[in-house]
Amino acid sequence: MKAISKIHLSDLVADSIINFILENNLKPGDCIPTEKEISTLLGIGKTSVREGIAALKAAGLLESRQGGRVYVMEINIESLLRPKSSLPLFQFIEMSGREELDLIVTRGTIEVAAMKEAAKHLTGETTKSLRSSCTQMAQNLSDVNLFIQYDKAFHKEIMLASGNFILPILFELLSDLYTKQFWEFSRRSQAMNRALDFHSKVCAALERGATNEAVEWLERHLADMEARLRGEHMQ
Amino acid sequence: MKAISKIHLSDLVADSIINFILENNLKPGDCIPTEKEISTLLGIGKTSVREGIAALKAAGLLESRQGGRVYVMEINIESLLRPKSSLPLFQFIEMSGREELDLIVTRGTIEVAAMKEAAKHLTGETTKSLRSSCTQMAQNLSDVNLFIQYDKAFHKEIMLASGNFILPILFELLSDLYTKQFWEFSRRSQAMNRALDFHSKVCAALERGATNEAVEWLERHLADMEARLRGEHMQ
DNA sequence: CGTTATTTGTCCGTATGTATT
DNA sequence: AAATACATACGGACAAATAAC
Repeated sequence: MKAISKIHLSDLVADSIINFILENNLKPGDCIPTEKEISTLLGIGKTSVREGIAALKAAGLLESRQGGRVYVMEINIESLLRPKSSLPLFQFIEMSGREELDLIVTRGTIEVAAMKEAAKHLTGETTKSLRSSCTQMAQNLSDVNLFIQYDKAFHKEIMLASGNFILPILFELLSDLYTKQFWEFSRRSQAMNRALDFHSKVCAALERGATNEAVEWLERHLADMEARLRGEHMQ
Repeated sequence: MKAISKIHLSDLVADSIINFILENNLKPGDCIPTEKEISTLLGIGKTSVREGIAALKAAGLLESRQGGRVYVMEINIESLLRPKSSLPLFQFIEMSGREELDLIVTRGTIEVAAMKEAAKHLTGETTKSLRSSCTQMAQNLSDVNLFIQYDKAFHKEIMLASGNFILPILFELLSDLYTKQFWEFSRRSQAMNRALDFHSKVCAALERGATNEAVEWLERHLADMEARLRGEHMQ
């Protein structure tokens, strides 16, 4: 008989502040009452107030400047979706074979859609940027970390070139998982060389203006990783 | 001349705890040292320790019980992607016409991919569950909140039926935005009736075993919303 | 089963530094 | 230049819940 989850004062503070902002129609740039005011108003200690404010700062709704006040920030889709922690928690994750497959399949779906959209309004700068990342990958075949970094830049560029503002956000959300996955993938024989080859094909196609072909090579790149994962998974 | 970002003691605490867990190979369920032990061990005050722990609790790596200890929790992909605060922040969001379009386009990409996958291994239970949601929608045309709730259940069911464990997570991530968007969309003339019609068509097709047709109707449903948004956007 | 010790949760006072007003 | 307000940090006191005996 204790289904009631303990209510923390800091949560009440966070709710109160949200309600205060809504009721008083505060806009981004406005500031909320001082710590002491909130503390006396709600009749609780300043520690709890600070913790409640900290939660809202972590969520992106508030921002405080030392010596200044606590200001209301604009909440946009990116700040809503993006995890603020930046803690390296992905190292605690262990993906099953099935999860690895689902991840690469989902990645393929999203990324191919982005590439098709990007192909419709491709600029020379995007092509150049992609080629640059590709060159860097070729020069860093011996440094897996750097290789992955430029690989990530390559794929991020495609997501940005789609013109859809949500796709890069999803890519960033999943990118730590991609990195972890590719890191393990890179141990396989010739995995990096194969990846590099596909990237080069995409670049070459774009430079010839053959956008459809570029989409195909990207599809093959991700399908290739999927197939190799599936092969191991089946064994 | 102050590019150096200030180092917070609480960040050091968080890093130290992460390292402690990795070095001592702590597993979910194990507990970390007490506040006092960490405090004396690192030679810093209790406040900083508590803040560092609070950050890791917010991220989902730790959990604490009053009177008990601070325990290590399991980090899986879902908790990594969705540590999010559970605060109702979406009510602060105002989407531009362009953002609404990008959102529905992205949703279409993901959801149609899920539907195609789901169609490959569809069960009678899924079909029944979808029909049930559809019936509930029809009975709640006058209650927008309930209508949206069952609409969400319908689409969630499709994501789950895909068998891909990542797609429902992405759907949940974006679902507050979908809800907000559909809420505004519901004001349009006949918007809810149109949506209901498409859902019925999907169900009917599935009940006839015509999975390809079901995929088509889902595509048309999302494309219809996109087209109507695009129409307003152009005006 | 009850008592006690331990640990976290909450509250509060204090102090120093920093940036704004 | 001074006052204000927040950031950071320390630590004591008590309450509440758990764990150990």
